[in-house]
Amino acid sequence: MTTVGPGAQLEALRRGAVEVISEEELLAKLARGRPLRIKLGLDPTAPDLHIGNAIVLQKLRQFQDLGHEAVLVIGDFTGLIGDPSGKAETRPALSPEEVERNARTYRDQYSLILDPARTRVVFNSEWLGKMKFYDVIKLASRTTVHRILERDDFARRYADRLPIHLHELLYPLCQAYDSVAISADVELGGTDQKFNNLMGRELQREMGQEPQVVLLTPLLPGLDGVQKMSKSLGNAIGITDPPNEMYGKVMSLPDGLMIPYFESCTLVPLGEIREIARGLVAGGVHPRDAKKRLAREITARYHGEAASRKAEAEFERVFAARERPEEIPDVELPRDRLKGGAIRLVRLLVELGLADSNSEARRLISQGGVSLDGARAAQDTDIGVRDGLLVQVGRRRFARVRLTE
RNA sequence: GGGGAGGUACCCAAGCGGCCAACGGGAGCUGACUGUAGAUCAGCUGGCGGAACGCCUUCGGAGGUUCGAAUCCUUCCCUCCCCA
Repeated sequence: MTTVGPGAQLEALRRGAVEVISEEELLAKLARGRPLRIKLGLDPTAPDLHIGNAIVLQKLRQFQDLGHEAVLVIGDFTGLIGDPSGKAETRPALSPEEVERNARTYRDQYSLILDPARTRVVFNSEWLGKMKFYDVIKLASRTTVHRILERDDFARRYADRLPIHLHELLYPLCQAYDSVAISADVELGGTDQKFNNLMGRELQREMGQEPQVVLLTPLLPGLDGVQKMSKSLGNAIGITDPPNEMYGKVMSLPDGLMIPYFESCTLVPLGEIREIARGLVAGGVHPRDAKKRLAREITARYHGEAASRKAEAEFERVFAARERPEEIPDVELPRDRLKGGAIRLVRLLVELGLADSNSEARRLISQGGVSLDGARAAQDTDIGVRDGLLVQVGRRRFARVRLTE
């Protein structure tokens, strides 16, 4: 156990937290001096972490470093009935092999941030899957429809007369029961999890356990600046994204997101961030430079200083100076696709995977988006292909043709 | 159980017998410009096609009426509202 006193622990833990319910309770738990069990519920469909997920994981890591125990609850059972975002569908149950395989994936992914030695991974099908219908009814009797409908998501859909399936109402209860099942002392989550996590508190109290403390971390807006970061919305920066991509994605952020990103995704001291913010407002700091710093910081955090510098140089070359990237992927093209050493440009683009269909390839050409060896292609004609031909689509998609037999 | 309103392309949403591959917005793509993949402006955004107002496949599913349907009819599936 750590030597850090409860007061200091609390101080450290609440930094970056949007809300702690409640600090007094957390302090009391910490003061007992035994390791606490920290719960984090995870969606089984997103084993691919992005830097938004990372925020709450960093918080969990912090708990671990203070000597506490992390329990990742994979919602494989709740995942079966779809999560109540409105559009989710029910999914077929995972086989034991799939569960095992996923468990490994989770461990691999999460150990990028967490301390594997202090992390336990459990699946909620373990207990939810064993419940009899009678148990479900008893569980459901612990709350009321009105209570559940308070959840803003349900409330909104109810008001808008959008469908709400009965089983969706059970969803928060299932998650709440997870807390009971593992006797959580603290549950972490994004602010969107507030309702569910509070439900956990209530259910624990109802079932004779000491209520968990709920600690909420901010939700990171995605690249679009509107919706929260999510892989399925395609607005995410994955923590395993290659350096160049990571750097570039950060550079494409709306300017207004720079400060929130600095705060949530970097280790830059708060004072310094405030200075940058002031500079941006006053005009002393160029937004481009602030964003470059941000891109550098984030890339360095996941790939190291060297890779970050390199990504920056590459970015400048390709986008600022409009030069070719340092590394251009080779794409194989079987020689038999050529006729007399030539091929229709449209077909070439499709063959190389630079266009999804012939129509799209034609569009790209007519819009002036295609270059061969640096020269813009004006129209779709037969072009002679030699090994090493450089094909470019748009500003950032390059391919080097490798002829194969 | 009774009555009413709906299901349109990645999302939202027009269309309600031919001019519809289907208005508009969002998202995406390309170009210009630039501070970057940001902002702004412009064009494009089903597929096939050696440049077409040519052909093929789309408007919940399956049939039908018609020279011709996303638009009309039948039936099935799904959602919402009101009443019971």
